[in-house]
Amino acid sequence: MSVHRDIRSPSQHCGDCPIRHRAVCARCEADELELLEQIKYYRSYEAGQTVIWSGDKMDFVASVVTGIATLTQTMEDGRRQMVGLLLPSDFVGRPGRSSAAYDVTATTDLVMCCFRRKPFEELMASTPHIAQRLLEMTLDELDAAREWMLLLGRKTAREKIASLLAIIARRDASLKEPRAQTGALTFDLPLTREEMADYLGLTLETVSRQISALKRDGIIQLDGKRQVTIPSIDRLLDQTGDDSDGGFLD
Amino acid sequence: MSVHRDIRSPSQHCGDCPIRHRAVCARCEADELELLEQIKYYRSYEAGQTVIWSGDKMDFVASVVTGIATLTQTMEDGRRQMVGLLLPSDFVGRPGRSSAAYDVTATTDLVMCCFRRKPFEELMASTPHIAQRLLEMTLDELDAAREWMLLLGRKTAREKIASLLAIIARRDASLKEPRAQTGALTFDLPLTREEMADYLGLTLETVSRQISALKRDGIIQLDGKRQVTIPSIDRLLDQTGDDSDGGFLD
DNA sequence: TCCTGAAGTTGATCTGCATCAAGGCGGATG
DNA sequence: CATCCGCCTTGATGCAGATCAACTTCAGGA
Repeated sequence: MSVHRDIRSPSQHCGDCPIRHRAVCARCEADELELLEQIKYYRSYEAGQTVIWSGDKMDFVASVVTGIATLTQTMEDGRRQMVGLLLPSDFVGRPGRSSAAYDVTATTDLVMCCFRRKPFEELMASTPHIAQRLLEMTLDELDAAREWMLLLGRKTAREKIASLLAIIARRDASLKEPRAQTGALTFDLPLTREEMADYLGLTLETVSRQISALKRDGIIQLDGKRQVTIPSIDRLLDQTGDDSDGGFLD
Repeated sequence: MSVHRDIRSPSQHCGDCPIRHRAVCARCEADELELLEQIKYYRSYEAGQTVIWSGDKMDFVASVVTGIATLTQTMEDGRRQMVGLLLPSDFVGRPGRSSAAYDVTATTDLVMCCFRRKPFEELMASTPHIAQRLLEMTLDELDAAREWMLLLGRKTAREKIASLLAIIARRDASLKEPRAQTGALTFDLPLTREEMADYLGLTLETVSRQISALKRDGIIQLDGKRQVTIPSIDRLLDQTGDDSDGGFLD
């Protein structure tokens, strides 16, 4: 089992916890919120820590509060494929299954809002729109996974990198600037070159080369290794191979 | 819109329809079943017909009764990636979304049990375990999609082919022979070489070559182009790159 | 201050799969 | 029966990305 510390903090109420808004109780009544309050607790992890190993017993479900975590699968000989990126408000774990299917790792410092599985399942049984909300989120994840399948199966290295940068940029834009972005966009890469490679089905050398190429071609600018500026989002999207009408900020 | 014919047949009751068992109403009360009966109808398609195009309005959700359908995504320049294979009892469509995200194509003759979306959503709102059942199924699909991401991102062509054959063999075995398989296993490939290629992120030539290679190495036998015999399932699984303890018949 | 190690870059070379091309096979159709 | 066409196989060649290797950058620690 991974090391972690619990920070059950009654003072830190669900107002800080995105599960309220996205995962569970968008339409909850006050007494249902109360039930959620009673079974929830927080866990925090340091960057690089493993939250849970594939196959471990997982007696909770959780929602990311702050930080970034990854889901990865590993083959016996060490080949790794990232199968999901967990951002604040994303949900981990599945009701009805007690063991984890993937390695979950904190790539940055991470705080999660956890619910013990048993009481959560009971709450779900008695509160219909929790299951509906989870269904909606899971369908979104399934769509994202299928888009990723297209990327992994059919896109070139350059298209893969451009797609990843576009995804990170889109998320970052919607977090920081609710209004439409017109000019340049600057953000920090939350992943190492190797993590990007594991996400994209490439090697870290190819990732590095393609980033250099995009920089050489003026599609992106780099400040240090991690800080990226995108002068024109349209020019970046042209490199992704996706339909032009991609709905960048919808 | 694709051509189809409706076969609203009051005589053909839900007993023939896998949605009863897997998708919707495993624990339904009689009156809920009655509601489902009222809003359901059947559609059938011929092999090769497109059920729905990506972006089309989709005013129903459905469950496959017999036959096989595929979900594919296509890039502007024609690169294609299959993102799902729909077998009997699998579910298509998502409550809360009115347009299709993928092309759905019948690869064999196909019968689907459809429910108009609006009444289905109303039923879902009033019947909690329908949402729970759908959630469970969607989580299974998500797991399958993530396993496929590992295949697409990290497996070699030979491993991809072996994995696909293993998946088809497993499904076929569980349909035909509930008891454990000990000896050889024979089945027909439901996909053309090109469809396999689109599923695996390869070209049809590579698919053909790798199948020939597996045959040459005695992992499989071929009778004609489509009929496959697997003398030893373990020897096939050795070629997939997956953990040995894969739980072939669980 | 230097040392150390993790992260990243870049070059040279190799190779697995794509691409291009030429048939083969089997079933439908006149 | 011949012909045609979709599906498949096999060979020759090319290239994108993997692999192997050397070097740079930078942050942290003694």
